[in-house]
Amino acid sequence: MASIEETKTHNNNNKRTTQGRQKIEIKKLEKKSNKQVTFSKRRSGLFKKAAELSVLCGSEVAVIVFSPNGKLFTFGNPSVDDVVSSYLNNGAVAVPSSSSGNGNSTSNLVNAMIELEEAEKKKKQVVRQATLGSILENNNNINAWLEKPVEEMGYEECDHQLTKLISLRNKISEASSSKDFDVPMTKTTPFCGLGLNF
Amino acid sequence: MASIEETKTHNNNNKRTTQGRQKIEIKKLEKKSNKQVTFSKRRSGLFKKAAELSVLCGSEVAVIVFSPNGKLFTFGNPSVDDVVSSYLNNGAVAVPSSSSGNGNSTSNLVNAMIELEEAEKKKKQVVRQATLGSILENNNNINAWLEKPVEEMGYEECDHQLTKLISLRNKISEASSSKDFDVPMTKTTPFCGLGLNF
DNA sequence: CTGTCTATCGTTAGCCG
DNA sequence: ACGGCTAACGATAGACA
Repeated sequence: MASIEETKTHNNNNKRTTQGRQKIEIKKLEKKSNKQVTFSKRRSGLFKKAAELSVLCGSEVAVIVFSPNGKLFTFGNPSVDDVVSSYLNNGAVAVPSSSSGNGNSTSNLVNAMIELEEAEKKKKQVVRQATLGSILENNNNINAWLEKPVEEMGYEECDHQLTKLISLRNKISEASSSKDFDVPMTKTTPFCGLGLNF
Repeated sequence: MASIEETKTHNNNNKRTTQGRQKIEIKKLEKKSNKQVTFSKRRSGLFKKAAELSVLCGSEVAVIVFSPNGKLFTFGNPSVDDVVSSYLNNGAVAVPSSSSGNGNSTSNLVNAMIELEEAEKKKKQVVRQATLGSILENNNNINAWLEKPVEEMGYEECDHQLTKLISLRNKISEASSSKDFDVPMTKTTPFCGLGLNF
């Protein structure tokens, strides 16, 4: 440590001190080291922005990022799984509920609009369900979990496996609520290690 | 830059100068109108940041946001469902694969570390699976989809339903790939309507 | 990889139309 | 609600440790 008075960066001879932030083009970074550093910084920035949004507006936010090396990073408020669950359930229509009054009391136009709206919801629901089914089907963990393809199960074994799953879920729910993958938002600890304190 | 007053907005007699951006505290906004505007602006900013990150670093990114009014907004590259699927499958251990060489060639310490690593992976996997199971179980759409509780199905009906699900999934996959919920990233169209062009 | 520093760039709070 | 504006604020590229 030499003279601390020099608030400027070490201007050894006469050369450039930090030229500050430079404008960059938004295109794939080629230099690997640079890409890694940029990823780290911008991921932090993104998570901070997400945290601020969720706090300011009291809205649920989840961010899922895979690094260039394939490592998983997440941010979620209240938790990634909660938000993802809400996302997967979005557009849900609990019961057909096609009852209710006939179309007399309202105009055909209004009814048409309502039907259109519900059709779109239904479409969303179907796509969501298909996605969920795809996830389920493509996840060979489920097969391992069930220890046997569903096709080979009769009623009793199916029932047995389901009971096992439910009890497993209940057992795990505590561990799950300990948020191994998400940093919980508290008022007493730094938020996500990003220097945000609430 | 000498004449300050000239570059400003009309401010001579009337005090008209917008005081520009003010510092705000990151806490829940109370004013409802203000909250809505802030949500809109910051959501756009967040999505733009996410897009930039995914382009610069070539990494998969998904952002899921629910507005204060409960409306769903998403951003995803390549798509929200792809990233969510990867997220749900993360930590997967396809096969026990406990074969390969015996533990002789490596030290006990290394073996212990490997075992620890695999145990942690396994834990992650179990939590993920439990989460997925919870989603599945809590989603009454699945029940409606299956038209009958799994417990009441024998092998044949189970098989029939599964076949139905698979064919439905295949049918829907095209519609799903049309990205009804995500704005696709192309080089010819404005990105997410955020003024980003690649 | 994580943090620090600085000059500069990009975002946005508050207002208005 | 939506878009435009401006100045202040916050994020960050590049270099270094």
